Amino acid sequence: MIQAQKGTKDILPDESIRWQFMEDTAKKVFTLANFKEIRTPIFEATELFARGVGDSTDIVNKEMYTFEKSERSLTLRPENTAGVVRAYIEHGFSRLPQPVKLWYKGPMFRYERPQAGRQRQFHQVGVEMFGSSEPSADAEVINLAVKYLNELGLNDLYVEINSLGCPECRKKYRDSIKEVLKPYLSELCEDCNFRYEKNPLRILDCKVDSCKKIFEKDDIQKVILGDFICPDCKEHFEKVKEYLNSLNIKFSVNKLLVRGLDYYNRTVFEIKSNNLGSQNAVCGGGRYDSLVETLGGQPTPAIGWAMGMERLNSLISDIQDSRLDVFVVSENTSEAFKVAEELRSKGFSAEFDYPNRKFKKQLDKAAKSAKYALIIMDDELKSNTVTIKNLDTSEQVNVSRDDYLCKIGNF
RNA sequence: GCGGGUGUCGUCAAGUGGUUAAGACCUCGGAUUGUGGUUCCGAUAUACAUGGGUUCGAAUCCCAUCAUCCGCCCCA
Repeated sequence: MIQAQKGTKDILPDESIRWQFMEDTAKKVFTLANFKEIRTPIFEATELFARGVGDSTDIVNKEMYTFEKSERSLTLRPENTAGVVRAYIEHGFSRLPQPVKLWYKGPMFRYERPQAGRQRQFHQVGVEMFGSSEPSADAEVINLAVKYLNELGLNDLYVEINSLGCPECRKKYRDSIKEVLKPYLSELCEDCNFRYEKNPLRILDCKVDSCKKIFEKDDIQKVILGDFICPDCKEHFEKVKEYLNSLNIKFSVNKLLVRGLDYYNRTVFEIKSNNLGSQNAVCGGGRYDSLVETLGGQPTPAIGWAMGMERLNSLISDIQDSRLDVFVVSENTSEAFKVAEELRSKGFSAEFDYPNRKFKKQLDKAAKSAKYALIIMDDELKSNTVTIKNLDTSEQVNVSRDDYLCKIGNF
């Protein structure tokens, strides 16, 4: 028996309703803010991710699905920002009126150990905005994430933001962190020692108790809470916060929020939930002002985010009534077929009993699958009427064959 | 890559060494040739993850493998 591969899943009909809801809502919310959909390929040149995502990241180092074909190294996309940037450059979008505002959805691939909220093939929906370095652009993009989540009916979430500053201020901050932690290195856990070399900023959100305790020391706290970002970056960050406040978006500043991808600068943010297990971030993003240039384009400021749709899906409560509108109950198959088609042409979902079983079986099936039963048996056929039965209330009415379509909507 | 839990019909789930492996749901049929979801009866299924081992005898004990779930790392 061949099974779906580890870390992959079938989205079955019952669940696909929720996926359609997520996708429809995305399209609606983003279109209102004049973001346009872009669809880029599932695989790209490996080099795009190596350069774009950053070769110090785990994603590039150990999680990519890479394969060779005709002497080219190709990789299944582990995220979509690099691909969208590639398309922006390739199609000369810098000559379009700026900013260029794009959104996407689709599968991503990372070779990781699956666990709650993490799969090897997973789906992201995201937005990217190119060509504006204004703080209002940051706020717009964050606002869009919050709007989308609200539209999905998710309120039990919190927004965290931080500013990493520009490369210069970040380096300063990094160096001071390294300096103050140096004496404690032998007391910190193995992972922290590894991070010390690779990504010192990440040390601070270590979950090991003994490490946390060390971070509470005064000299370390002073560095953590200290202000290392330059005046320009600081002003930018202050304005972003002002806009968010005036939009009534609740957020908290988390100085330990760092994000793992190499390309971020200035504003970074995450939206988290307490109902997700240990993978609690549902949305992550930030500003990446140097990425377009890194990938060979003109210097172009940009900001964006991505959400994990599997994580969203696990938060969305059961929403809609997925039942069929009408089940046509009749022992005359061709009449049932005809009526079902009439209903469909008016926008009602409709079905009839293919095996043409007896009345009771058909009504039974109707009750299990539909909101209304439309009964057309011998009596109805003789009198040129139909009987509409509301399967929730058991009420039914007999109406003329000619105008049942008007009746069924408001019965 | 590292650590822990779990694998019995499509789903849930009894069974902890003894010969036909319960039950429920789902599906289908009948009781009931026009009123269901909440009656009664019945039918269907290559279900003990796989491969070894221990034993007179293994779903049950041991080992390995695989799958899955949860956590670490990292990320959405």
